[in-house]
Amino acid sequence: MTEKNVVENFITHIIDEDLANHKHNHVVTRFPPEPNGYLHIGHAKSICLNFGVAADYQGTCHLRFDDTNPEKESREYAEAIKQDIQWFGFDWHENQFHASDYFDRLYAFAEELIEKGLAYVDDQSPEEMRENRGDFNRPGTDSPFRDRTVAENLQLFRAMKAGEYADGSKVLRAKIDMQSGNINMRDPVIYRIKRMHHINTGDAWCIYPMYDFTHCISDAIEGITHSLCTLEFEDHRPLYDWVLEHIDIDCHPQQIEFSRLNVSFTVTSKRRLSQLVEQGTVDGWNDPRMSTLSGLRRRGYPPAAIRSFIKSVGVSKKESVISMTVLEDAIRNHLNKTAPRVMGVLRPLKVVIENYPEGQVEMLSGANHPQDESFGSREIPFSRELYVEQSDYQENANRKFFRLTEGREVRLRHAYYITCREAIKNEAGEVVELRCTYDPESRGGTADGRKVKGTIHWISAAHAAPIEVRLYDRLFNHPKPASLENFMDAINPDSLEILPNAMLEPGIAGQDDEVVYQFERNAYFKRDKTHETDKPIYNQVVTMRDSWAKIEQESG
RNA sequence: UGGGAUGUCGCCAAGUGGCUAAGGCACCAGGUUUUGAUCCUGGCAUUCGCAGGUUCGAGUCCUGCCAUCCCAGCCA
Repeated sequence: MTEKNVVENFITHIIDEDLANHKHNHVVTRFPPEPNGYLHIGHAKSICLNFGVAADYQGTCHLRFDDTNPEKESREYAEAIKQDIQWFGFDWHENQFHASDYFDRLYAFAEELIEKGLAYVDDQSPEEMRENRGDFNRPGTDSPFRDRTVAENLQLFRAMKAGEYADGSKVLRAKIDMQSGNINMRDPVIYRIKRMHHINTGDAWCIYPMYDFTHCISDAIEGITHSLCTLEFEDHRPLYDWVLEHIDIDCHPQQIEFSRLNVSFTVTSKRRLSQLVEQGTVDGWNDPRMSTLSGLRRRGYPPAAIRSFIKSVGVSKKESVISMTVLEDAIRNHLNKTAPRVMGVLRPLKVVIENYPEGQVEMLSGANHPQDESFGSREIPFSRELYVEQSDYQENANRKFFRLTEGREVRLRHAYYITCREAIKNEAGEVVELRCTYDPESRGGTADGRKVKGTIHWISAAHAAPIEVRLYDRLFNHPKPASLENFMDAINPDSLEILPNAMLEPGIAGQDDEVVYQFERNAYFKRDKTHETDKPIYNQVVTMRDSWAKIEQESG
């Protein structure tokens, strides 16, 4: 019994019932992106749900591009979407479709509605239509063209298709109910004239079907059993059902709505995301601070960790904002088990071991994972001159500071005990070097009887590999940036910090670019090859939990 | 003075009339530890938006109210 992709929720309950009642004997879902933008963490939920549910029930999940508006769509987006889905860990196999694959059938269904007297060509201008649609408190009024004959409508619609009318001069509308409380039912437009090159059908069409007409029919054509979408389409369900009830098709999928995923301190609307890119606030759609899948990928978030995050937040109809800490917890949880440990110094401070022989180098063994021997171990060079982290020295340290200060002994990870003897300052009064002594009996990090509270990381100066490290913090300093008048006001000016002089122990940089490493006591990092530089660049994936930060804060 | 939906711990979320209202995140208190990491232990809703009602028994059923969200594209 393999583990489920999706935890039980109200949708799986519906599916369970449908299967038990023999309404269906299999499950077919679909993920229907419009190729007009990049996928983001919100889409990840839909992907996990649709593909996950299908997998859990031994069903299939189609990838269907909802490409009914050539004005906004491009092949580049479609390709990027496919790449993101694959990276994310899902496979549509041979089931890749386009709504545009069905343009001929969609057109035929439209004629069928006309023939049944259930659709008509309307010559009103967009302004007139808006006026006659009414509003929440005012019912709509019938179009003066509503009662055209079937023959006339058919002739007009065919002429529309033939390109005899100007863009926007006519539309085809479903004849439903201009009095309906549900505005979607007030004779919705189902076809519009738009002379535009389509990514799939080229210039074959000058009329394109609208979402509400296309989506339900596409679902039915593909034999979708459960059509899962987000809450804002709840009002469209009556129209979804109306279309399928009034055309000759033997499949009627059930539309089920769930709430979309929101993560605190992030933004996911296409409009806002592109504003960040266009204004140069970020490095591009795949900036490691972006909530796009390509951003998360470049940041180093493992797909499996994101999937586990999605799984942990569940599926419901309640609008919610999930705390970013839940996402980070999922990332850490995954990385703690999978990331090899290495030592990297972000802000180097030179240390000289006065009683260590000059010119001597010895190799010390360090385990690659403290809890998992299968990771093996590596040899780390040790010598007289080292680098440690600047923050591991404090001039006036209190008792709770278990690291370097004059006279205090600490353990160098995997190496020796050293005692800080003196701090050397430059003219500006900054500490630039520590003079220490070591205990030759403490090789490997243990010495008889003596306990040392602190263990710090280090790198042999002569062997250190120079790297650039990029530290990331949340892009916004407001939990719900989208709720603000101007979300750009909430931009965190310190979301990126570049550390140009970081050091990494030898043998790591450039060895394997796809591995996420834990720089012990610092954070998780992954190589970023997006930009060529003289030094390898490492992106901080996620920090480790830091209870010291709390202690430090409390003790002032 | 329209239609649709949602309200269970700071954030998610189980619960489908009957033992003491799951679990995760966050938070708090301890323990282990050659990462102040991990791991482990304990704590954390007398109460389920509010008010009535039905019932031997209600978060679960009924009524009313309140709050929040979505809808007036020839976008999806």
